[in-house]
Amino acid sequence: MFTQAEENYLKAILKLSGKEKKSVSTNAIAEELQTKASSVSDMVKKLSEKGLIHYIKYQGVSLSKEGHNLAVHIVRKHRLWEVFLVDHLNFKWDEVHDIAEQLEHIHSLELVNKLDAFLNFPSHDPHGDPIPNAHGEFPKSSAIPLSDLPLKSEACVVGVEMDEPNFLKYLDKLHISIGSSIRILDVNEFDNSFDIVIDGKQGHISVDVAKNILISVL
Amino acid sequence: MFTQAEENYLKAILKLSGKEKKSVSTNAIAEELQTKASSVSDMVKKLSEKGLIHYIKYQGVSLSKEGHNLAVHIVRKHRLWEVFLVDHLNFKWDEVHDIAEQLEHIHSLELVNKLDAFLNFPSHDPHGDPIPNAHGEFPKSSAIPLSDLPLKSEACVVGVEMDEPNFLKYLDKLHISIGSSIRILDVNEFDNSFDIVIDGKQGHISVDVAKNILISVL
DNA sequence: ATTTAAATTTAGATATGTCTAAAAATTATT
DNA sequence: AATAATTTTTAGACATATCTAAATTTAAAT
Repeated sequence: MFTQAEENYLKAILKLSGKEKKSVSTNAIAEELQTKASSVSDMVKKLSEKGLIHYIKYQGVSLSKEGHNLAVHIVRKHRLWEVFLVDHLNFKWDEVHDIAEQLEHIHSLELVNKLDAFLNFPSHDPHGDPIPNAHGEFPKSSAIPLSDLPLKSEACVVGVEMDEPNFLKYLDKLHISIGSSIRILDVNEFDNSFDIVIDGKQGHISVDVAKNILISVL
Repeated sequence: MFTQAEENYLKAILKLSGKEKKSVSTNAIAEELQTKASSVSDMVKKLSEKGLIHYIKYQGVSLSKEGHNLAVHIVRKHRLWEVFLVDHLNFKWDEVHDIAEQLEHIHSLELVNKLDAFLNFPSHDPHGDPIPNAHGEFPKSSAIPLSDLPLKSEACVVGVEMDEPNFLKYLDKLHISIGSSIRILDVNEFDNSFDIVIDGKQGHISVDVAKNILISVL
């Protein structure tokens, strides 16, 4: 069994190493977990001794097979709980992150799988993030950032890249939610901002917002 | 915010002090939490400094108002989660204790209250234990141990005093569950065992079992 | 290729929660 | 009431996870 701290490190390393599974620096982990590089240095040594990560001093870390599986399992739990909180307990999508951060550390394989079944094996969480199945496989997706959508093309909002409550609440205010139809009318050279149409209504957003909205071209 | 260890101590003290709110000894807490008296001694000092318990050296401890409220809240969470696990995730009543022990430490008042609403404000958990409401009030009950039921009186099983999986599975085997109708045919002087009728079928149980079954006289 | 700057690791400290062994206080026994 | 037995507390140690400050290694810049 692993501690919450260990699990949080694994999750952070998974997130930072990305699809390319690139090696992750001590500083990057420290930044992600809002802690000090020295603390990270201590912890990666422990995780390495436990065989959860590969670690060469001064060279950064990467997840081992076992560490990767564990990290994916924690992500699975986090996202399943988010579905439960939004779909069954009527939380809003900007309210669930902190609670799911706690729930993801509950240890019971049976619980996760029964929860998954109860929720009808959802493929995505309330923010559109893919939920790995019991075998750790992610549903594949063709999502791209809204900022990469060609002008005039019709697309559908399928997720967000960020789950900060302030960002999510801002999207609510703009009436942008998962499932919204979206189109880019124009890109303004001056500040790279976008004139858009959401569900038929016109709007305006910054690049930073556009980069964090994931869409699927129709 | 309190640590899981602190919360577990408060819960143990609540359980041991009983309705009469009697003072609890260091040794009793150590026994309940399967730890050493010296560890308890250390911890009660901390809980006392935080104002959660009243503590006079060598005299045992009792919960303060705040400590009592917190302990009741943890019991509330534990029992609500048990209802969720049994009623919605199809766990059996002997499987939920350890998972609820983890879930009870999730911190979010909103979560507890939304869960309560989702479950339709249940008054009792799957073992028949009363669930305090959002104000910390327990539903009152007239439950007594089966061992105190007068001969021949018709009664209804409303709960159990113990949630060890082995005990619960034994009750399953005897076809004794919450809601079963029950009657004592005879008490055997030799070993104080009971001849009983459960839902019309005859059976035989030891005193220890009878003491741990709670019934309500019809 | 040195020097400078940045990133990383180590050394030593702190807080939590636990333990063993020994000391102190309380309770029970004769 | 004095002694024995039990309970409880203290002292000192250990493991986890964190921190600051200093030392070391790597990367960047002149």
